[in-house]
Amino acid sequence: MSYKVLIVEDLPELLEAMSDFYRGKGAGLWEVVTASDGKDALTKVADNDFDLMILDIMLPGASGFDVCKAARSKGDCPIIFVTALGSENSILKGYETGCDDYVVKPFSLKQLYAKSLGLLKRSKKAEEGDLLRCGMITLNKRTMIVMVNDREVSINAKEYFLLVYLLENKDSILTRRAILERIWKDDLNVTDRAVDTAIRRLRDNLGEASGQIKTVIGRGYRLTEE
Amino acid sequence: MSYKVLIVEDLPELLEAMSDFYRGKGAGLWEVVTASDGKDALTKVADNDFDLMILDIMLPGASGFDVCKAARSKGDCPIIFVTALGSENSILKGYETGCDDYVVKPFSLKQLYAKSLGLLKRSKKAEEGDLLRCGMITLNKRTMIVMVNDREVSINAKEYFLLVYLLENKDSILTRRAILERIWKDDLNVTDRAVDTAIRRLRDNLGEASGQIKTVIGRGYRLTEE
DNA sequence: AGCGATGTGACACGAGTGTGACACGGGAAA
DNA sequence: TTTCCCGTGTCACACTCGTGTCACATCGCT
Repeated sequence: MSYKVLIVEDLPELLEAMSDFYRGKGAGLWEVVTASDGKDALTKVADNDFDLMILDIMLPGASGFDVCKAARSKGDCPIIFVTALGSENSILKGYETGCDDYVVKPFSLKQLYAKSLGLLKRSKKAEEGDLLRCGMITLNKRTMIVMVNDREVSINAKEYFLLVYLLENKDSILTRRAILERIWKDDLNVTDRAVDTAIRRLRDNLGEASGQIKTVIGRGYRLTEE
Repeated sequence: MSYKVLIVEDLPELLEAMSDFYRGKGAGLWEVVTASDGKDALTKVADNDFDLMILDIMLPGASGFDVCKAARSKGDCPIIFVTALGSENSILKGYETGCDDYVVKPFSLKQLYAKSLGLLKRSKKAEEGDLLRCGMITLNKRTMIVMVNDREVSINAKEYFLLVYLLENKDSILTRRAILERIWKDDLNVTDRAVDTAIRRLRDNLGEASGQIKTVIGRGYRLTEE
């Protein structure tokens, strides 16, 4: 089994150094595809399924961000940005666009490679664990991590289990009674309104995705893709 | 056991100072091989297996980069570049070529030596066993050595296995139950609170890195890069 | 408009966790 | 063997923080 990596970099020497490094590791562990300008990169992203991408940001043709966006709309393979020293804004923008990690020039190939392996392992794990998705919400039952638009949000225990219940029954209307029985289990001597409060706090923490929890008056709540 | 170091430098006085310095350290800790021009260096790289190389960039015959490349194609021993003041471009190119560290002339021999030891230790560790890293924490599963910011810390058995578990699942929230089943295995007749205590003692021993272990109330613990 | 249902803020209680101290037990040193 | 020490689990206490409830505002349906 080998991993397919796309390396995009316009400096010929650096591109060669990087691709040589990856090709040299393991016995054919990596299948390396390279591109030296944005247009070329976009074509290759469209035509292939990569396990990992390493993108320079400053590129002729199209920026690394554009390539990243194109890749994200297709799948969610891990992406590492390569950025020039001191361009913190780029890093920030990179994270917003949805990159997973970055290295700052000058960087050591070893360091880049270590990050590659790390990301790869993590994405493998994410595949294995059962993901619950709905609209902008992603919940990983194995890691118990909740993401909204690829940004992690922190929620409390009750809210977490409530969200799991909602996700497992998305589009269904869940009555307060049903929620109480599922989440509160043992101590059912709480008011129906406790559910309201839990829902409220969940909404608060979900931020932009709060609208996905709809109130169905007289019956309960339901989670939608909005 | 001794380490084999190649020092390449065309200034005779400096070359002598460096090699004397390394030879004087420890009782035969270093086996020093020297070269004063690129061609000589290339030959010696081809004929030997070094544990460390110190390369001047400006050389008659062939540049330090060429020597570095030759060395890289052969193995991956740590390399330190020696560069003249102000030539940042060289540094950049150095990292791209795959050097691990550099010093700028004029430099103190002590400083160079410190970097040497650091690199050596790191590369030794890296090749010996699988390293687990997260933030300032580095754990070597083979030697069972735990480092925080390159300083070794001593921890007990339970804490060690707990830390391994955390590192192998970094960013995941691990419930007390999961931890109990993994670490305590056989005798599950211990309280959940035993986990708390283990976590506390691990935190104590991790010192400055203690903050990387986050408490997730109602669910468990998780290790982050902070 | 009127009334029930839901959202929102504040507050208090209690579960969950950090921390120090202690006890038990096994292994090392004498 | 005895003695001591270190590792580890448990308990008690303090404190933080999650969470349910209440009161009031707002919304939505009839």
